[in-house]
Amino acid sequence: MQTGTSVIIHPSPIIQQGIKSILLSRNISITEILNEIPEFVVVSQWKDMLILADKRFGDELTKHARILKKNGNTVIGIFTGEIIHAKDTIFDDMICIDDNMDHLLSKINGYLFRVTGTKSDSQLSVRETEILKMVAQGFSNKQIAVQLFLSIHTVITHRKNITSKLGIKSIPGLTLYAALNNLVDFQR
Amino acid sequence: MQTGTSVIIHPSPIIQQGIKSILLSRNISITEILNEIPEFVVVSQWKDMLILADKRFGDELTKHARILKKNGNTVIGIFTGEIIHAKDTIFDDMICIDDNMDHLLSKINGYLFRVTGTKSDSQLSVRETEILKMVAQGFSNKQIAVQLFLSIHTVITHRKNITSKLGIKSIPGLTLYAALNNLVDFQR
DNA sequence: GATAAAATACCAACATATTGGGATTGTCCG
DNA sequence: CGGACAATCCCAATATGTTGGTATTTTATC
Repeated sequence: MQTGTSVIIHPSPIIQQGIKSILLSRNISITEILNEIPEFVVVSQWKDMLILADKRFGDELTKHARILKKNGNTVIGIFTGEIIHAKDTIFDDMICIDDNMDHLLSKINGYLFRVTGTKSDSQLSVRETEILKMVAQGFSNKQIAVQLFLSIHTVITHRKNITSKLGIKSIPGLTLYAALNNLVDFQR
Repeated sequence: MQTGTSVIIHPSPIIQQGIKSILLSRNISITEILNEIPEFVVVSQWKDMLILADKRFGDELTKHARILKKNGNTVIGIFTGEIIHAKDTIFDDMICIDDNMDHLLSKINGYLFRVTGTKSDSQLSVRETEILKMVAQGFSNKQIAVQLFLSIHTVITHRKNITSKLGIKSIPGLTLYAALNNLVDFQR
């Protein structure tokens, strides 16, 4: 399920939460959310991570450049406000607050491509995802079968595979998983 | 349970998600998330709302100043970057990206103070809320009964009342309702 | 062409949820 | 006092989900 892990370093709680939510929607887990650059001991433990840090920490981060590179991390700088692209060699890439979703996701996918070698996809098949979506929308197995022109047995089989793949047994659990992964509309 | 409703108007998905998450943590539901100021018809329907809008929409918002005031809305401007506090009369208050959580919450609490006197609280009783929470966490009626030292019949009765009060019949629907209303932990 | 995975379908037994009743006890408030 | 409501409990019938099997066909990949 997990395709990558990340660390967010930014003093603003709005940015922290905003980035967190976008990463989770792409199935990237968040290891730490920090307000500042931590000590070397902590930094040196990050491996193959996506590190999103406030651009203003550029200098401080540069001190850890060697270990970050060595451990295969991807470091992305976050701009707020003025778009002055100073050449910080520490950042592999940059995102700006005003970037639209497509732009943000393309940067994130760049990271995923580096870590996984493939596009970020869940372990669920297309059909399974389709059925999970409908489960989270409250449809019964019978209703799903009718709507997808399947036998109810097939739906049940798919659901068995979904629960065993995800390790989530309850319907509420599947629902929250679907909501977290943007399979169902969560707004209102 | 609901203490307030809000609208977020900002082009940046990071800001959108960040503010959303902070509002939900304060039990304020989000009616709409918009990239731009919508048409008058839409704006005129907002009542007793917390409206968080990009400061750059100040001028456009001013056009709707009369109806917004009349309907008892609270309008908060969002600064990104440069802290140039131009005097936009439309904004009742301002928040800045770099504000810490305490600062943000104090602004939000200001709004809550204004509305909670007029708003009616949740239609669910304490016991019903407690049970809804457990349903959304995936507990069966039997498990809930054991944990709360109740008969399973009582749990079923409560659930009947919950579904009839909320008008939500499916477990996934109840789960999403609970997640939206911060009864269950939604992030990870 | 063999192998793996996905998608499809079925059965039986058991577990849980839903629905539509009915009923008692307390508390708060007009 | 009486009404409204919250909280508790019970039953029976039906619907739906879960579990643990087996099995065929198609599609993709090496």
